Amino acid sequence: MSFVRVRYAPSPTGAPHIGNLRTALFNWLWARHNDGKFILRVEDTDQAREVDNGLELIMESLRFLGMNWDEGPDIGGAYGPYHQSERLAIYKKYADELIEKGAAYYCYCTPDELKQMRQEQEARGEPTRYDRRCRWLTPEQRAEREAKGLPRVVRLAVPLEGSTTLPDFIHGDITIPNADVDDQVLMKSDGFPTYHMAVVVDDHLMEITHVMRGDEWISSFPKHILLYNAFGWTPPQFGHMPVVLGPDKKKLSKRHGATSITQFRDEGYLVEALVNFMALLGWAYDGERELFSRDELIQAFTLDHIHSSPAVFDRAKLDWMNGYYIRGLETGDLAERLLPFLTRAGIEADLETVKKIAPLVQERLKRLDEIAPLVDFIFQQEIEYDPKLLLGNKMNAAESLNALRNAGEVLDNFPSFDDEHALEQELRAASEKLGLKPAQFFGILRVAVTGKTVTPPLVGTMKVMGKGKVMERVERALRELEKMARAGSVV
RNA sequence: GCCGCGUUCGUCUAGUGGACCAGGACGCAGCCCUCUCAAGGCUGAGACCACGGGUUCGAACCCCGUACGCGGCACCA
Repeated sequence: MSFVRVRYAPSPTGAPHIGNLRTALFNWLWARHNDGKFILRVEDTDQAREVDNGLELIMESLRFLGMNWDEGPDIGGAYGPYHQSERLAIYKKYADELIEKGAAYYCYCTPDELKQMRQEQEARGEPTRYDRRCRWLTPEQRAEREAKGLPRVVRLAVPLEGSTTLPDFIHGDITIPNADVDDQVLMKSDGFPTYHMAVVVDDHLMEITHVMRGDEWISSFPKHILLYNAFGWTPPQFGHMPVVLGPDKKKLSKRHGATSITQFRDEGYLVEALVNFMALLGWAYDGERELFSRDELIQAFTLDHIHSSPAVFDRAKLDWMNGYYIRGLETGDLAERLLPFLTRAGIEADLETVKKIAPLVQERLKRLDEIAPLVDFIFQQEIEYDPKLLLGNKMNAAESLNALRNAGEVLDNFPSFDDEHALEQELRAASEKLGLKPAQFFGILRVAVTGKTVTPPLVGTMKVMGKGKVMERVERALRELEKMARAGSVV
């Protein structure tokens, strides 16, 4: 089996979103599946669009998702440097080679001229393309321009006839007439390469075997293949992956809310879920199985199951999957992951307590950030609630009061709440004796103790809270009910 | 405008000429379980495979056209 070298080559223009990282993930999975290398390369050839901490944001995202790279700008490697901005001399050398071969030429057209040319083409309803006026310059004309020291760019001399077929393992072969391909700028006048020049040179020099990138590149794909041809190089295998769409079927963007992976992390999504979910965005195993651990993904991932059609990002399914992974966590692990979310919500919780709470909430959470509203009452000194909630289902104040008194007595008879099981038995017995449904009886006690109608299992929760705090709250609820009962009897 | 890519339940998808009156998952509805909420179990609704023509004994799968969606058309990546 031949060695696999793949790369993720972002430009540092901001935090990568799910779409970008999905592309990175597929490359990473393919590298790991084949025991190959995953390379991080920075495409920083456009100084204008660059963001200060762009690279840092990218590396943070990759690290969070557990996609480690074998070569990259921070760790180096045998094929460096990994910043394109540090490879300028290399691109220059290869551009010169192309010029010598006659596969590229210097163009002296100014941006204004080009703009005007395009406007005229548009007015005539023609496709907008460079008209190649500099391609046909005589040696004398060329020398004249050089003597003037005019700024120049290097353009690819695209064959005038014939066609180019683009091998793509996702879409299948695509064939394009060369007449439709523009004489692409390879080197800008500032000495920087364009993306097209840089990717081809770097992918070749770095011995990249497979290029998986976004669909938006397919229209410039011919230029890349033509470049490989011009150099006489064998191109790597290409696969253009479909874009990821938002719920409105538009390309995923800031408008769709959390787009950077770190935002998902802050909302309480687990890496495990995120990785699994992203893998399914444009890839499927067999249509049946969709839950995969990282190792299982590496094992199962193959190129032939990547799709060619775009996928809509479905938040509901991510939530479900996240819940699935939360349920699968060790409770100690869950507690540790939960703690920061409690702290951030202003709740002073300690790990020990959270460890006791974890099993109670584990199967109720879809996201870690749901923890605070679920258990805040445990940590609060005073709880606020509408006393009317203390009324049991289909019960009046007097009946509810009586039920809670009974519950209070049962509770008070226990020196501590450590024996959860016994506590529950006694409470049930009391409920039955009163002829109440457990739902009614526990419902009243629930509101008394927690101030909420929806909580984790009550008895287990009371055990965590401890007798003192529970009894205080029961006392207070009793007073509320007494008040209501008196008012009721007067009326 | 030109060039290209795409089109199977609301969503993600299985499917590569007969095993498909199209299977799974999320979501949705109902039931069971149940101290609330979840989780879990079961059941159900939901796709004339974008549309129209071919090819074939036979098409979701092959060919052609149309519609719609998306992408590109930069000295951006």
